[in-house]
Amino acid sequence: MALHHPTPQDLELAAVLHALSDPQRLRIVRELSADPTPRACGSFDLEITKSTCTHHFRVLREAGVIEQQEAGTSRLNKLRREELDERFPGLLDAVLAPARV
Amino acid sequence: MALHHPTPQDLELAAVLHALSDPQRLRIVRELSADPTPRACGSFDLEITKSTCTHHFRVLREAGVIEQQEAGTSRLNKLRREELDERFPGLLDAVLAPARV
DNA sequence: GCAAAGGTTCGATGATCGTCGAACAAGGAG
DNA sequence: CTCCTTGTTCGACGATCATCGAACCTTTGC
Repeated sequence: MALHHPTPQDLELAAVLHALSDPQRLRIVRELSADPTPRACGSFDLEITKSTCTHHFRVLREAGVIEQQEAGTSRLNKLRREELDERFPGLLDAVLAPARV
Repeated sequence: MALHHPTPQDLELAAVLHALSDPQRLRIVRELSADPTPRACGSFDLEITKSTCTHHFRVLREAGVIEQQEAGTSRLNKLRREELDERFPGLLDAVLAPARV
């Protein structure tokens, strides 16, 4: 089963915003941004089950926020930072910046 | 019935992103940003009914994206740009910028 | 006073969402 | 070969969402 990733031109702002509007996914994206090494889904300390995890990573991938590549039994995830920055300049930086008080 | 607006410190990123992740609301926010004059709900050419319109403006207000003030039979809406810019710098600009091809 | 205009409230409906558990598939270690 | 690890798929469930129409409220204009 080949994983579908939208091309940069097909990224939709509403879909990206929706993908980022969930606390768990926001957390995933933050962790991915802090450590640019591609990481397996299971290496995130999320308090959700495996199937829910699969769901969230799929939402992020289909919105074009992350890229997933199979590697053995694992699936490595990395942020699609260049594509996102090119298409929606400043968005990721604004979302990932710590909220100012 | 006093309209509730969250204080700047209470703005939640996930709620703001969710509010902006709907096409109709994104359109409203774009129009509000293009014309800084407070505008009545009915002055937006949205293809939705009045009650749906009320719903969308409430979501935007409760997320802290817009401010609504009563004025006669109308309700004037304006973007809370300063507060949003202060708390989530760059977010609004990134969302409102036209998507690059 | 009365009617029109602008919005709200109140269900209701169908769609989507986040979450789960159970069953399954496939690579790696022994 | 056999188990363990990693992750997916498949319903299912309750919650939330976007949308609507009908009834209602309030202010404005005549």
